[in-house]
Amino acid sequence: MLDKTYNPKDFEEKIYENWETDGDFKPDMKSDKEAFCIVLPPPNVTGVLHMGHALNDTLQDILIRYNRMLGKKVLWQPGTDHAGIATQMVVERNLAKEGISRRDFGREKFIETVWKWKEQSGGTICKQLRRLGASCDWSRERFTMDEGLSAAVRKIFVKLYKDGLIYKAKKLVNWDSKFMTAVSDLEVIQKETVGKMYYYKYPIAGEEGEYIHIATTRPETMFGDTAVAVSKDNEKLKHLIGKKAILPIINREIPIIADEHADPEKGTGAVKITPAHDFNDFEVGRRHNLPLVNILNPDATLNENTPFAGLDTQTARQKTIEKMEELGLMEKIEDHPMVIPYGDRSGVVIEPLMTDQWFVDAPILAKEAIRAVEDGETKFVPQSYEKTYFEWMRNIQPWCISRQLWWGHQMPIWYAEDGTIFCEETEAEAQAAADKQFGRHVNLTRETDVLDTWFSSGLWAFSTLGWPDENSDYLKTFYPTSVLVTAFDIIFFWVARMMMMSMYGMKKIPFKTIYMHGLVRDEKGQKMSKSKGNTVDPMETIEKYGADALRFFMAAMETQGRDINMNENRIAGYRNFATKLWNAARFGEMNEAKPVKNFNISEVKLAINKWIIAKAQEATLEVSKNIEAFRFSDAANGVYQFVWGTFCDWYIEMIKPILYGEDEVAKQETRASFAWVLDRILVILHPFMPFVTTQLWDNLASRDVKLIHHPWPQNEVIDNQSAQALDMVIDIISSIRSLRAEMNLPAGAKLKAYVKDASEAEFSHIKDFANIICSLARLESIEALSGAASSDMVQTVSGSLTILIPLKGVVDFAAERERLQKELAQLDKNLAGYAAKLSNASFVERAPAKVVEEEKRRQSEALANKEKVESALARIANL
RNA sequence: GGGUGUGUAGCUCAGGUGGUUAGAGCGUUACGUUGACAUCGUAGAGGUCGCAGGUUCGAGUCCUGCCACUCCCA
Repeated sequence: MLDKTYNPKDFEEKIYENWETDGDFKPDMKSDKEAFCIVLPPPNVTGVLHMGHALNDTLQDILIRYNRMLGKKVLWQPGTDHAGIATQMVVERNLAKEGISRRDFGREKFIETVWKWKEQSGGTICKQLRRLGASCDWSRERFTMDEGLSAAVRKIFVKLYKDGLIYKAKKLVNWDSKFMTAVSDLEVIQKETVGKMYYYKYPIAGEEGEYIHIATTRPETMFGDTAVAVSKDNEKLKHLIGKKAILPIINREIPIIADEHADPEKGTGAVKITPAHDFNDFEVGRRHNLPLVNILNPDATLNENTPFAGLDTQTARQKTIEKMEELGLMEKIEDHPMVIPYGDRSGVVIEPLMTDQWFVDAPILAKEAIRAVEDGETKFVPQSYEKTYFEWMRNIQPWCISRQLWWGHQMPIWYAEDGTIFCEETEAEAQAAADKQFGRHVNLTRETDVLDTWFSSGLWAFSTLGWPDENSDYLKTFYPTSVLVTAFDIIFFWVARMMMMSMYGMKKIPFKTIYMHGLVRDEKGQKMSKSKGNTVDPMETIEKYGADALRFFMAAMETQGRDINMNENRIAGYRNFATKLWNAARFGEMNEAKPVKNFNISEVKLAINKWIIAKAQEATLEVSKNIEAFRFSDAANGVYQFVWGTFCDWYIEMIKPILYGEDEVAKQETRASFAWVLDRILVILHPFMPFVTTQLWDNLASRDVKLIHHPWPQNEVIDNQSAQALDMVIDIISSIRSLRAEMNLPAGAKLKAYVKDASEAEFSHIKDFANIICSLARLESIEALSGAASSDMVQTVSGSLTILIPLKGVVDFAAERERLQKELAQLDKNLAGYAAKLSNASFVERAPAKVVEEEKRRQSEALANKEKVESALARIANL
């Protein structure tokens, strides 16, 4: 027997353990069925599950479970990302609590500490994914720094290097002074701030009392100035071009040059040029062959090229201003809106800095990645994201992949004493290559930089499947993967890079479809963040409402391309939905509705049972179509509607007279049909609510097959012949209920109903379903009207037939007149609409015949109803 | 500044190719709790679909402009 109440905590975890120990998530590699594969976007090992994951992983699990039930060979490949900066940061923070810095430890010991930490605290998120019900094949769990994936990284790196697609260059890069590493453009967040614009002047060399006026937001960088630029079209200033300005304080002469970078309309029209500390100035410097003067240390303090060595930029700025004021060269300071770059992890200001770094030639790699999408080999859903993808890919810049961190893939680069570079997969190979080239044994030192985290996750689609082992069964079976499900915020970080790396490494697309979903926001539509304190912990939600409720919420809210706002009421509503299903199952149990082995639906006789079976099959078809089209909300709402609105509200209510009646044959058939439909519900609801469906499946009967592997019904022939009769019955019941409510008839009052204007067939249906109608509409009887309607009858119209109920003494006829008047007004309004359309010659001519026909049909139906209402009004006019 | 979305009931949201009286959940009102469901049932109220034009026999849906907000890239 089922428990009286639905309590997900009692069984969710047990069910998951059972799936996992039985190996239910593993693909049957011996099967010759079609393959279906999703690679899990690897969460950070440092991570804990947030609502974004809950959405992402629910959608994937729905696709995975659906396809598994379709009988395909299904793999959901899980794993975690080492998340270079993020993880190093967490471990460093822990060490800092004990007063230790990573430098105290040294590289090796620090990395050891990180690994130890990873073993202990990492992988929390994988446990949480299990709690959500994610049916990943955990036996294949990968980590971006495990042996196989590291081999993949080395192999691709060497290949790229030897193809000339990875190179080392001294360039201006985004420098994070907290972590003392370069970061890529994507890891820089531009924030609008109100800063200051400082106006000061530089003396002109050899011309006493002559100055050039400068406006800058960063006065302290003046020590790195190597020119002042003026536009050649600047009438007021062009006479200064070719002269020299003197940098005050340090008294260095710098040229005044002509360059269009200096907009005559902005600031003073003259721009100081600091090529080593500004991306625009760097370009100007290149055009004019200007020297580069670096004024910063790696920790963003000023260096010996300035008078303020050792001071941070803010302090140095104040000192510079003071000094300029002393010299009488400071003119004014104004508020100035500006955009300042910050590190996405560190939160400190990012400084452009000249350093030696390693780059991937992204523009070359992008070509194939663009073509694959242009040619439709990989499709984005929703398609509009292709635009975003193309926009980015066509303007892509070289990708800085070196990081001056310790935690990550150390680059497979070795230097000989003279700096010659050797790039090989192993040290031994590098040594051999070096010895050969030099003709003697040379000492090699390895590059200390590690790779950007996204380099290894860029290989995820094939490295996790066994590459570089080209003979891996999994690689051969599952690559290219079927779908990638991810949020749009990592389209550049990850999706674009996987496309590039896969097209380069595998010469094939990584996935056929990329499904992009939105962000999960808080109740008010604000982005969730720890600093705002508006995050909702999925684990708490699961604790409170069950994993199924949270999953169903995510599915039901997922409409293509839109963000989802958290809504606790709604989650509670889906928990109630599970309760509803639970109780429906209990109802079946109490009425001995047990699944009948080899139950043949084509032998069902009763219309009511035929009807619900057909509806269940229609619902199945709808769910299938919607899942295949990635219309998650339509799929979820379709099942919801069927279970609650059709099965519980109508079918269960309608079969009660049968189940409580005397007809044993009808009872048996109804019990079996009920059980069949409930089983069907468990099947089609399983991808969305795997726990409650499994719990019911296992407890209602002994089964030949586990629900997780139950075949998904396909190609069914749906017998719809009973639909019309039942639709009519439902319509009659609704009309009578409406009438009762509107006329405030006491619920207990048992009424007699009479039907007129019905066809032969309709009368016969009404006779067949009389006990159901009476029970649900709370009537004493329903039969055909003989003779004329008596004047105390109120009427309601249902479809083409009229239902009359004598209410002598029960009812307030003034209220009834009012009700009928209201109905009449609505009919008149509709009739006016139909008439307007049908009298419009161009509508009749141009609209499709079907539409015109339909309009005429509606008109005549409304006219007939109007007559009925009018006659009813006339009948009770004097009461 | 460039690009991209969004604006529909009190709230949160659905409304693939234009075609009934624009739907759901929550909330709300009235009635009920009848042998699955103190997590239930029945019925109702509630919307000039952001604004203004246009295309069309017909526009929430397509086009143009405007307003407001979101996000991405500078």
